[in-house]
Amino acid sequence: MEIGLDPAFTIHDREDSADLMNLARHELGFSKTEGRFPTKGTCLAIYSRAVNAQAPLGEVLGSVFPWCAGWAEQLKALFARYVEAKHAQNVLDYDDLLLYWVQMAGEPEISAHLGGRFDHVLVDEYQDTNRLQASILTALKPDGSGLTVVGDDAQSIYSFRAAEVRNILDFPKQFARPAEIVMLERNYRSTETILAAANAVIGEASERFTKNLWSERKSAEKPKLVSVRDEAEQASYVCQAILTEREAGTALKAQAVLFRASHHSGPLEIELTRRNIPFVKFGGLKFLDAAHVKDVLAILRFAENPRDRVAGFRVLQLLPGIGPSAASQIVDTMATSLDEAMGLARYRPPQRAADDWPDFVALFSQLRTGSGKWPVDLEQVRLWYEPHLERIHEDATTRRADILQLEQIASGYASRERFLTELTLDPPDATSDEAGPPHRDEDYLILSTIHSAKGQEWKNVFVLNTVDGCIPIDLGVGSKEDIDEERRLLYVAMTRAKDGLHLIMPQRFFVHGQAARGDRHVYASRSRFIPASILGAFEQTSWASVQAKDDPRRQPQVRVDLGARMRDMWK
DNA sequence: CCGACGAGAGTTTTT
DNA sequence: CTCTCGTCGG
Repeated sequence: MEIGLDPAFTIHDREDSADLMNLARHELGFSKTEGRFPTKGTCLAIYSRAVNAQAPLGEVLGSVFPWCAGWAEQLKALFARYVEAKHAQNVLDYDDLLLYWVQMAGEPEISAHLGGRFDHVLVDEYQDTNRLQASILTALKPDGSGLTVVGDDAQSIYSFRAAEVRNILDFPKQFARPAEIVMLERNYRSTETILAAANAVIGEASERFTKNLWSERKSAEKPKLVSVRDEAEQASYVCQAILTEREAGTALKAQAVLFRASHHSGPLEIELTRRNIPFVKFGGLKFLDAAHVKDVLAILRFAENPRDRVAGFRVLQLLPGIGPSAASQIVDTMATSLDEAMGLARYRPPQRAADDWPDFVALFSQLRTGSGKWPVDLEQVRLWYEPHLERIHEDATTRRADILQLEQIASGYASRERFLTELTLDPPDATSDEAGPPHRDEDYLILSTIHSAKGQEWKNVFVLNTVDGCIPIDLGVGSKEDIDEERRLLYVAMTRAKDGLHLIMPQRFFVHGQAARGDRHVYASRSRFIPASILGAFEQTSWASVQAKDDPRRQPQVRVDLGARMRDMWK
């Protein structure tokens, strides 16, 4: 099947895409505009949103990125440049994987062929799909026969990724022969008391949901609402409760700590490390996002696809004496020569880079012509990279360990091409405090963002920072829709618990960074999603570690809007 | 042109 | 704090 795509294409992950966007941004001179132009990340988010929602730029800017609305013209030019660059460099980004699929499915012959290959198609978590994905589905199965979607409108938490709850709500009547609806209201996971509390939270939403869960699992214990003095106390509360549970026979793995934003677990991670409690964290920064890991992967990707400017640009600047301008010159030279390795060999590097140049050229051509024994490639890259690693980074030792671990992972793949593809499409989504992933038989605690906890369950669940400004996050309270999504987020977090649920509320937050004037800390109040009217569903307690010098009850009972304080910091 | 250094600004969540 | 941009000395 011919779709005009060179099979040697490589895939850009989010950061690579942002880097490419940044190159285009500089080329068009937008980094030197009078007013501040949106950052590469914001530009990419806008682009991605427009693509996934299949909405015109103006609409996206107006509704989601109003503070960038003044840049519509420039953004349009930027995106055109970006798309062109991807094509010229033979790379696809995440959105393209869907976009190409949609385009393919738009051809009747192809979609008939694709759809015909499957008797049944089932989509899980359908409430989190966007318009692009929905159109793929209908192209595969136009009349809906053989099509099943599963989802929960109360768990829709990906609208920032252009997910459309309407996809699942409108699904039944989308076909001439309407879909049959099966309600799954019995919950086999959580106790009655946990469900009652979760239902109470979601019951406060401005929009009615299609169902109410029930359970036959009796329990005498209500979920706990725990007041603690600050985040440090929160960390010791969690540690203490988890260890007590483990003494009672609940493995660490059966317990999870959930939070809204990745950095919320910072103080807890420190405390866990101090107490030698092993943990694995899901969500947030990944192993693959570390600069040194990206360097190594970029070298491999550059060898795989020398037209990939982002990879080349990054790799070349590893050499001392080569900066942005030399790097782009070299990539240009390579692009115009028939054989890339030859092009590279002919280039005369600037004087300051002369010492390191031959080794690099040798490495590259070896990777290109590749006697191709995988994962030997990666070992060669590592040997070349190590001296540079030490020059660039202070903590070279720990970083070298990461590269070795990458080599371990690499040995599990059949080829360089498979390795690169699988790693960007399905990255290992956990980071751990140890150098390597814990052994399978080892016990460890789960730390996870609420988003990454989707679809999972644990015996005990702890939710950090159940206070206004964190849940809902202060950035997410713009519109009523935003707030409702934050509410669903809390609902998702609570319904992960089977037997035990602890919502923790630190009263005091230390303001990090910005040593500027103002309070060193701010006071927080209980999340607005747990108003007084539903407090009956919870057992309220307060807790202080023995080490605490002052009694938390003697703390001033001031209540201030944390979110407002945070916003004021930027004024 | 490269790289070091300093000042100033700043939207969480992910396939 | 972290990222980005601007300046200045090789």
